[in-house]
Amino acid sequence: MAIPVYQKISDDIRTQITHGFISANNALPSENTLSSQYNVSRMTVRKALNVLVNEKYLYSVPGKGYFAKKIATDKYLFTFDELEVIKGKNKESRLMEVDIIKPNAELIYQLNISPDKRVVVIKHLLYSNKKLAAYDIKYIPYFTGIPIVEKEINYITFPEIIANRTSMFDIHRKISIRMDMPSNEISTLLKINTHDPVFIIEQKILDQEGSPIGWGQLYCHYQNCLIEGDSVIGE
Amino acid sequence: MAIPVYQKISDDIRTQITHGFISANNALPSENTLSSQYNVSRMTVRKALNVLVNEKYLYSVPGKGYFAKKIATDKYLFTFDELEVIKGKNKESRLMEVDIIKPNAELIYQLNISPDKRVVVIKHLLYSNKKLAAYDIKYIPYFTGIPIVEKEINYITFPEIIANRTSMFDIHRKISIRMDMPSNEISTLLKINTHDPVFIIEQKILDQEGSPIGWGQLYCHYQNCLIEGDSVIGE
DNA sequence: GAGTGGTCTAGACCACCAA
DNA sequence: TGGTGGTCTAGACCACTCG
Repeated sequence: MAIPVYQKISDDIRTQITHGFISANNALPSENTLSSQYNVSRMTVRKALNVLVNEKYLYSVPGKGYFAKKIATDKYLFTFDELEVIKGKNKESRLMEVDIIKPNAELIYQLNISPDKRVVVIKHLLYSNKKLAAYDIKYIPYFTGIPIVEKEINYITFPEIIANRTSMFDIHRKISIRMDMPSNEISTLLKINTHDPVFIIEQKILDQEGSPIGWGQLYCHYQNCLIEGDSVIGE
Repeated sequence: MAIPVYQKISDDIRTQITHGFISANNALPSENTLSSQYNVSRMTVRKALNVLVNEKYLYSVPGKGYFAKKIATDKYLFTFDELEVIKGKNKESRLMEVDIIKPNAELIYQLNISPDKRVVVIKHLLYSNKKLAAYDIKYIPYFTGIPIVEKEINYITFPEIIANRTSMFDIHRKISIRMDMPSNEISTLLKINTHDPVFIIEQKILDQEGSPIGWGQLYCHYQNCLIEGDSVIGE
């Protein structure tokens, strides 16, 4: 047989769930019952059930049994970085400015730092087909002793910039998408009208303890931005 | 011990990966080597490795070994439905109109149907704190014989509407977010200015074969919409 | 106390890969 | 050919749940 036994079993049970024969939060037969039904060892049944647990179709409760999950219909997976949100081909980023500044109230709040701490500002302009498309600004708390290397500031995405400060596995990123009219500064930079709306994609980078280690916004003229995602089976 | 052996092993290996001791695409010691090192059975090692495979830290190649994955830094999970994207509390949707229409060229293309087929149109107005916030329009191919039940048209989210036509597990949804100036129709409906931009959240529902079974847009005044997501460890 | 899932073992056979 | 991961078995002990 090409298809392993445990996969046949998990396919079978998955079908029963998707076709409604096992409804949400109802118990499945026990592992021992299933191993008799399918004439396989208990470990094989466990392997099959484990597949479905990983696929979020089932959850198990020790001492009770396995239950079908009510599926979430509102989960989407988006893949994007600073350059990906811009429409068009031949996208590139150009470093505009790097500076070390005293934080204002907003920065003190967002990065949760003391007012006497300094903050590194990295500004990029993003181009699509040689045309200006977006403006990106990032703030990172400045730690004396950790030099700002050229490698960091030339990168455009946050994980790359922060990579040599902490492990990429240890960070968490929160992202929000909204829309607004540009400030005078933004409209001047992007060479657009003050009543031309801009996409604002805001990112906050948190370390393992949930403390902010980066904050930034991408401003993009409304016609230059498109964001796409796909549904996934949820938690 | 409270912590099972396999979890200690997977924690150990995960730490080695996140701290860079095992770099991307490098092979791990074999299962047999690990079972000697940790003094456990091969099945326990496999359990530990399986955890990390499910967490996307590792992948395995039959006949070769286990390898650390290069992590993706650009994956985000978004949770939202038609009501969730609107800012504010006390959100509700009100059915505005249901109709069966002849499809125009756009609909024929988007739903991939023949021009003589009919299409069900469902229009909703969405309110936040009793104030009009968004306009939602959905198109579903009309199948004679399948009645449009009241249950369907009163729901606001696509999965709910389509639920009794097909299993929710069998559908896939593609979503795109963009921004534009409203048409006259949209600006009139939302009672906004024609030069006030709107968020457009477009959804396409596909069945298992990838054929469209639903298409819709949500139009939301730019100040009423906020979309948030969190990073996830990618594929 | 009987049944449940959670963990762990020791062994077996297979297909695949590389030298 | 020897090592790798992939599958599967039969049995064991545990903690948990529920009547």
